[in-house]
Parts: sequence; C-alpha cells; structure tokens
Amino acid sequence: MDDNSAPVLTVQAALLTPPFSTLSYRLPAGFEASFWQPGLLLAVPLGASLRAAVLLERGEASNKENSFSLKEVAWPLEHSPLLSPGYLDYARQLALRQAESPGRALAAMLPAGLRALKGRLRFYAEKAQELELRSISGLEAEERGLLAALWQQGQGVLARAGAHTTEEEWLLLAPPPWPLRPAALKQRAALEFLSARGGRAGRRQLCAALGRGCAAALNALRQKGLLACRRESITEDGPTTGGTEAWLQSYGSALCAPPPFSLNAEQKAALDDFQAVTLSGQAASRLLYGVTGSGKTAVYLELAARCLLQGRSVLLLAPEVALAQKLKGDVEARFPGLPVYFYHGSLSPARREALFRELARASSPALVVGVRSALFLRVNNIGAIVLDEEHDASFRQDERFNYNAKDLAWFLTRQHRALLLLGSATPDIKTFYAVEQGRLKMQTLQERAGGGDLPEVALSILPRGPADRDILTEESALALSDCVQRGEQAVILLNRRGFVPCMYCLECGLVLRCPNCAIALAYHKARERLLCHYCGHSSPFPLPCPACKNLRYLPLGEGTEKLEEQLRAALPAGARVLRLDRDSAGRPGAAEAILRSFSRGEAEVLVGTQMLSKGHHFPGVTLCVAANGDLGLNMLNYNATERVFQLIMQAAGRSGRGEKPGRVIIQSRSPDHYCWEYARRHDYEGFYREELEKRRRSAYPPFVRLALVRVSFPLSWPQGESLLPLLGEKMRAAGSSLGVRVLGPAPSPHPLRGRARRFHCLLKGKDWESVRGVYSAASALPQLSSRLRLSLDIDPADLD
DNA sequence: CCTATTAGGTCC
DNA sequence: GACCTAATAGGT
Repeated sequence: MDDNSAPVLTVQAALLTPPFSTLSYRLPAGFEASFWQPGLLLAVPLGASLRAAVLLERGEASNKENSFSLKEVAWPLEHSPLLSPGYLDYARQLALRQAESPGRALAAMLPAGLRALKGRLRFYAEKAQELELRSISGLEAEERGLLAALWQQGQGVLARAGAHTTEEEWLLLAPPPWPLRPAALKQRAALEFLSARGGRAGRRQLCAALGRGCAAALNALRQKGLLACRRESITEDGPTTGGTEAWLQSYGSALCAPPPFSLNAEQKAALDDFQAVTLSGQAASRLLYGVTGSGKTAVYLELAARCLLQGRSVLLLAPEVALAQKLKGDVEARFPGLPVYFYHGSLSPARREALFRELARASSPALVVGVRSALFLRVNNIGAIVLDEEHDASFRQDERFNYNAKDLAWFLTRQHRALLLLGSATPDIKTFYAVEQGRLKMQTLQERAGGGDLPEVALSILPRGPADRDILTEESALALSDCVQRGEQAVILLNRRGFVPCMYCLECGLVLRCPNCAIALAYHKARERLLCHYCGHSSPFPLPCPACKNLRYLPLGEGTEKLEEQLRAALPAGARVLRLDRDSAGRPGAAEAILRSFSRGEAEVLVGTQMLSKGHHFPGVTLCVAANGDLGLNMLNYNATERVFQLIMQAAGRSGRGEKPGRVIIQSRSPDHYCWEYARRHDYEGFYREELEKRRRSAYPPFVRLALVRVSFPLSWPQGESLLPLLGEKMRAAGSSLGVRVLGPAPSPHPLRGRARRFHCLLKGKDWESVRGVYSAASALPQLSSRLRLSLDIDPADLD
C-alpha cells in the first residue's frame, strides 16, 4: 500500500528543445537519491515524445498533491553532471536578462550534440545488452531496477549516434510514376523533392521544403513502402583526463620564459595592476585604453601567463574569428607548446562538443582563445577574461538568441572573482563614460610600441548626387598610384557588400526587391544574379522591370566588386589586387589565407569591408582609403556615427605601422560632419565628448537603458496587426508607472522576413529592471496568441 | 465513406 | 519541435 504521508522525490528539469519550459518529474526507482545532482543531463517524456533536459534542482511533492500526475524521468544521460551548479546559475542569469526560460538559455549555450537525444543505451552485465532510449519505460520495474544499479556502477553507457550529423536520411525506393491519390499533394511533393536530389535528402531539408505536416506525409510514404529512413552509425565517447600537477611540470617553464622584448613602463604598470586584481580574490573590471600599436596584446599575453601560473584559467576573446586566429598565433609565438583551446563558430559540431566536454572536465587551468560564444563554455576557475576590441558590435547580438558578451563576461568574472579586462583604442562610449563616472578603472598606453607616428588623416570630398561614375576622387587615385609605384601597399575600405546594393529602374523609379523580404536585391556581377542578403533568394539579372517592362537601370551605390574593377583600370599596369569580404572569405580559413598572402606582399592593393579594419599588422601598408566613409552616418541607429568613427580610427591604425609614414584618406559627401575633424586629429576623447553631449540631449545610452521589443506574426494572419495598438497601449501604461518611455509599435526596417511580419517597440528606461517590467507586462497580455511572437532585445546593436 | 491535409492545442 | 485531435477538403 502507498504511504500517503511520505513525500515523493521530484526534480525540476529544463527542456532543451521547445517549449523550453521547466517541468517537474518523479524519479525512477533503483537509483540512489544522491545520484540526481543539479546539472545532470536527462531524457524526460513530454507528451508522446522524449526530450533532452537538464536537472535544475531537486524537490519534493507530497503525495496528496499532484505528484500522481507527474511523469517519471525516463533515464539519465550521464553518470555525473557535466554542468556545475555555477554554470546553472550562469544560465539562469542569462535567462533572467533576456526574459527567457532557463531551458532556452541552456539550449543556446550548449553544443548541439548535448541538446539532441540520439543514441542507444548499452549495458554490460553477464552479456552486453542494448536498447533504445524510448523502450526503457516499457520494461518491467524489476528489470529497470537492475539496469539502474548497472548504470550507477558505470556498467551502462549512452552509445551515441556518431558523426553528429544527427539527422535521419530519407531514401526514395521507387521511381515515378508513384501510386498516389491525386489529393496527396504533400506526399507527391516529398517524392519529387527526393527525386530531384538523386533519391536522398536529410529530414531537415525535407521539412524546410514541405513545411507543416511534413512528418505525417513522410510517415505515410514509409508505410506505403515508397520511402525508407536511415540512421547513422553508432559510436561511443570516452573520457579524457589531466592533472594540474602534470600540467605545471610540462608548461610551467614555457610560461616563465622571459618575453623576447621588454615591456615599457606603461605596459608594466598596467600588467601589475591587472595581476593585483587576479591575486586579490575579488572581482574587478579594467579598461586598457591604448592606440593601435601600443602593445595591448603583449599585456594580454603576460597577464594570461601569470594567471595560468596562479592555477587559474584565462579567456582571450576577439570579436571575429580572424582576430581570434591572430591572438592564437601570438600566444603560440610567445609560449611555444602551450596548449590552447581555440573556439569559434566554424568548428564542426563534433569538435565543438568535444571541446566543451574536455574543458568542463579539465582539472588544470586552461587558456581559451576564441570569439564571444566561447563565453558559453564551462571553464573552471576563471582568473581573467579579456575582451579585445571591446567596442566592436559583434560582441553583441546573435541570430538565435540575443546576448551581450560584455554583460556575460561581467557576470562570469563576478562569479569567479576574476578580472574583466576590456581593451580598445576607441572604447565604446558607454565604457568610457563608466570610466569618467568612476565606475571602471582604466590603464592607458600612450606610446606606440613600434615607435612610429600616427598616420596623417585627410578628407577628400566626393561630389554630391548619385555616385554612378567615379568611386575614387582624383586625390585618392593619385595617392594610390604613387603608393603602388613606390612599391608600397595600400588598403581600400568599403563598408558594403556586393556589386551594387540595388537596381533602380530609370523609367518608373522602381527598386528591384526580394519577393520574400521586401528588401532591395544586390547585384553580383560574377554570378550575373540578384541576391537577397536576408533570405538568400536569388534570380538571374538582366530582367525586365516588373512594373514597366523596361530594361534600363541605374545602379544605386557602390560595392567592392565594382571598385575592384575600377581600380584595375586606375592603377599602374601589373598592380595586383586582393579582395576580402564575406563572399571571398566564405569558407573558414579563406580570410586568413587572403590576409597572409597580402602581408607576404603578393599584392599591392587590398580591397575589403569592415573585416579589414581589425587588428591585422601589415608593415608594408602606407595608405588607407575609406572609399565611402560616410555611408553609415545617416543610418537608423543612434550609434551609427560612433561606429563610423571607430572604423576610420581602426583603419588609420592599419596604415603606417611599419617604419614608413602612413596616410589615410577619407572620402565623404558630407565634409562638415563633426566626426571627420576628430578622426583627422586622432582625437578619440574629443569625439567622445561631443558624441556624449548629443546622446545626453536626445536621451540615448549611456543616459538611458535602451531595449527593443520585437514583435512578429505570420503573414497569413492579418488579425495580428489589429493587436498592435493594444500592445502599445499596454506597454505605455506599464511604462508610465515604471518610468519607461515606449515608442511604437512601428514596422521594423525590414518589415518582412521569411513569411513573418515584423514590428518593434523602442523602450527607454532608467534601469533594466523597469524595462523588463514593461516587457513582462506586454507578454502577459491575455489576447496574445501563440502566433504573435514577442522577444526582448536588451541594448540592441541594430534596429533591424 | 475513405483518406490526406490543415489548424490548434498540449506537453510535468 | 513533435505529437495528438478534430475539422475539412477532395476524391472513391
């Protein structure tokens, strides 16, 4: 008989797949109570399916309550938790900031392999036994108890699906014609899709092509014997080990090696200050403010070495892979043989997961070099986190899940009582304001470590009106050919992608737009196609205007490909040109190859986008031309001017880093803009003061907290739009009591993306707490249906 | 009647 | 997301 008064042990588990909710489960019999530790990965039932989840906390439910209706955890996925309690706090913190559930945060943080529920259970008793995860609940209680005992003794493993292409592959078994009823359109579409692809395709591809009801159609076809579904082979993963003692013996001497050149007084002072923080056992933040070439990297490296010798881990983070790669190279040059965990977005899923596991289980201090998403790794005992180029916008925002790397790093360093070090030559206005307010301590590097002077910055005026003729002014063209003739190198900066941004019909004034996204299509000459940069839609170019059937177009704006073409004509014969943008640097490693080729002097001119302006070192470069310096000045973002200024200053740092004097030419159509005067004088602080005043007057950060509530609903649901005024009212009502200004809802700059309509509301509040309050008031609106999606973007990098 | 598709709601 | 259910469209 049941004992009604006995409490039942339960756990709270965060689902790692939609709906990402946190749910309670009873525990299966046969396991010790102490086995169920927070952080443990679980398989739990949800409806008729099984999901991966993370055990957040343990609890009890009295029998009288609803514990009868609770389901049981299906099975643990590991023997001891991969995630620590600290890591769970970190995930909860991220969830709180983004007003999302912990499950959603964890899903964004963990590598895909950990989120997927793939594989079979394998037990080793007298004879090995293997079974599907799904079938465990069908076993007798006695047998499950037996398996639980085996599992706890380590005699059971999850034999996980290998290759991490954790996808089902569907195979076409019969050639057309297929015996289908005419009404079975979905099934016919599936067969035709497969037929067009040589008879095989992944489930994701099929689902994307078929849309809703895909699973039902595929299953029907499998039953009819027209399709078959195949899973991948099975492999097993094993543990890795290491010890701090052994580590110190093998790498300690490498870390103690004296630097090949000595740090100057400023660098030493900064380093000592930073090390004092890591020794103090207290968390603290610092800004390392130093012009390009002042030797910030050398300080990072020595700091990392000292931290590692203290037995604490270090994260060295850059905004982009190419820069992270550079940092990794610097580490390897300074400390040969030191193991470096290199983490970036284009690692394979398998590598990413392996790295995550290795770091999570590591007992010795680790040096992690990578991009911002490396902050989601579980790194033990962090001593310092360095964010190089801290002003860079790529430290914010992500497609799947918005987060601000600076905030996360700040939280992590609090948690680990570590140092957060922000480095930049042109700090974020908000960061510098914090210094001015005394909330952040700063170390300054004023000397250029290489000795050389800062390059001369000059403004060259572009004619007003449509730029359909010359992209380079005479002045720039002259400087370029001079530079090439002297055998020196030049960099040309262009901040837009593609051949031309859009095509403008000369007869009726129509701009060719993407049928899905309603944004202008870009023309790519090499492919003779128009391309949508949002959804990837592409169509062949010379085509009659859809409105007036004419074929005469004016290309609006310029792009890197066109510039390259013009340069070839303008430069002395034989000058070699390299191009660096997202097209030419699509494959991982391609950008590095181009940069290396350029620095070896295999070309005289390098043409590229923002990617160029980051911290690469080209000793041969003596000229930098910002071809469309003002393109970004008039954009929607409050910080557009700041971005342009940073870009120009960064580019100026690129030029003239060797012994030869450098020169920067900014081409602009608005020569009176205040930004140029400060750029010309290399006067960050002057720019900061003027920009700060503008922000103060129009109530922008750092004087307010800015957030964006994004609203989207399907195109097929016109009622969505009628809910918007109500939503606005509700938010304004909540805002007036919390001191938050609410603007909108207004259509987003790109109001159509895919099959969804997009709107947004801008919130200006005095603290994040009240901003989140307004958001939760909006999401509590009872009229909201599941079709209307809301999301909160704290401190957005862009409005779109 | 039968069957495929679609829309909506639920999942501890 | 994945799965159920009930309603509906379209053919046997």
